[in-house]
Amino acid sequence: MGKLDLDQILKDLDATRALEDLQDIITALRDAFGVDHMVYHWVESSGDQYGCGTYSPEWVEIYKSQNYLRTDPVVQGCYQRFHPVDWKRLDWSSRSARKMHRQAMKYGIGNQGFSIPIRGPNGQFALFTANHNCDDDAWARFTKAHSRDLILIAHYFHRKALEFEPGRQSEQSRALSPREVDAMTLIAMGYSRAQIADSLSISQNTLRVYIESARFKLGALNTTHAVARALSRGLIIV
Amino acid sequence: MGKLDLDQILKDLDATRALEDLQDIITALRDAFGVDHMVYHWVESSGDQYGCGTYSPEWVEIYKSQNYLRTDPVVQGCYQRFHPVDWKRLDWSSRSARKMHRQAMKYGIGNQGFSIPIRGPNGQFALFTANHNCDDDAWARFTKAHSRDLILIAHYFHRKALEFEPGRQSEQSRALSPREVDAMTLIAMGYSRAQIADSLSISQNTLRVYIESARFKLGALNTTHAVARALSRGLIIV
DNA sequence: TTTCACTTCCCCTGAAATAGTGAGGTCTGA
DNA sequence: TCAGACCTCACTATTTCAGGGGAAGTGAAA
Repeated sequence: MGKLDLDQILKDLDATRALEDLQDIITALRDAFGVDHMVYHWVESSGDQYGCGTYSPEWVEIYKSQNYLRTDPVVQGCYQRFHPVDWKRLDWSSRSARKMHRQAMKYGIGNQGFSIPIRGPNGQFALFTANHNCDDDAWARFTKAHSRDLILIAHYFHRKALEFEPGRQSEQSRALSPREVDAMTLIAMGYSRAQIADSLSISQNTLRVYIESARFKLGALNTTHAVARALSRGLIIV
Repeated sequence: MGKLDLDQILKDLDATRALEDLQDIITALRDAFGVDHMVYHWVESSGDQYGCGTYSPEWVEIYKSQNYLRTDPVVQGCYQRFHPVDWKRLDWSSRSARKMHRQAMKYGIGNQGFSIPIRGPNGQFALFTANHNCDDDAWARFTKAHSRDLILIAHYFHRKALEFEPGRQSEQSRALSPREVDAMTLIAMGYSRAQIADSLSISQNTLRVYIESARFKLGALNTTHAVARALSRGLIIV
């Protein structure tokens, strides 16, 4: 493992001007950190994904086609946590998780992993992962030595991905009005229309108008969809 | 400005064992960075807020009582951005924003600010801000020199605040079965029961059983509530 | 082997959500 | 000052959902 120059890495990232270049950057990062794999993976609503990294194309294809995103303990675990996660600390006990893990090993994925959850506006969620094949002690030393660098790199990496994805940003919807936020929040908390109207001291008719205008603003097909969108875009917090 | 020891700062943060100690830490951070103010501010859904920092208690009181949270360009701006924000880049044109700014100056808030948005699971949103009174050049030098350190410190600071927040972590529920995940995901995507039943190739009756068992597992009051819980617990991704 | 979770299906009724339209008022920014 | 966004309420009609039952086959785990 060569000497790491964090400044240079972040400077290179900053200077990147095209989405395609991120693939070269991440390959260089893998080499700089001396690990088997390094992957950036942006998980988007509606199953859309952007990723780049050094996993073999075959494995990426399988991951997608098997819809492993839904059961991957790394994704699940990082989605619920704030700080980086060592794969060992995740729950691999479910059948589907073990099956995926076995299959991954066949495609050259190492037994050790360290993933950094990244969150942006409107519920953006991405993962930055270092993967390697080594024993626990060596991996503990690696993560201890580099977790801070990796957090920063993940941060800058996502910033760049954000920059290159104009379409994603445009998905942001108009902000909800205060009353709409109230209504959607209470719906998400499980209250019935009657309870909410009562609690907001408005009629159920009025309440319905808020819900419908929120649904319209969010481009949602129905109320539940609107709640889901408002939640994942961070417009309401339950 | 004394020599900054990032390692020591993060180690101290890591070693913190009580919420109250964060106030001392942030005061020490202000001194270490040699700025006028440093503030951490966790914005919660129901208007609940936790904050600590070196702003004068009077200003904090006014900020809360005037409900400036809703109009503060710093909050608004950071909520829509991913990378740290220099206050100069924000839109201070609205009357309420200028009024707030004038008032803030009277309470010792400096003209320069640098705020880092922090996001956690469940739409958590917090701000970490450095504030100072100086000219633009000096501030540009400061942010250039310290933005990376501040990002990391903000990250570790929020992690600690998270740790001390009792409500969140304790909410754990049984995992959903694959079929339940399918059903809940499709509901969250806005499809109707008929479409979902069709798409999963099951009867609507069967679909309903999945929804109800998911609702039961999540301890939800109704379907929308169940979707909201599944989303905020990261059990489904839409 | 037996229990347990998961999957699949069926009946029913009353409650809730959706859709369309109209019509006042306030408040704020250009 | 004036348009536009927001908040408030009303009417009626149709469609969909929720919640209450019950039943039965599979596969895995204890």
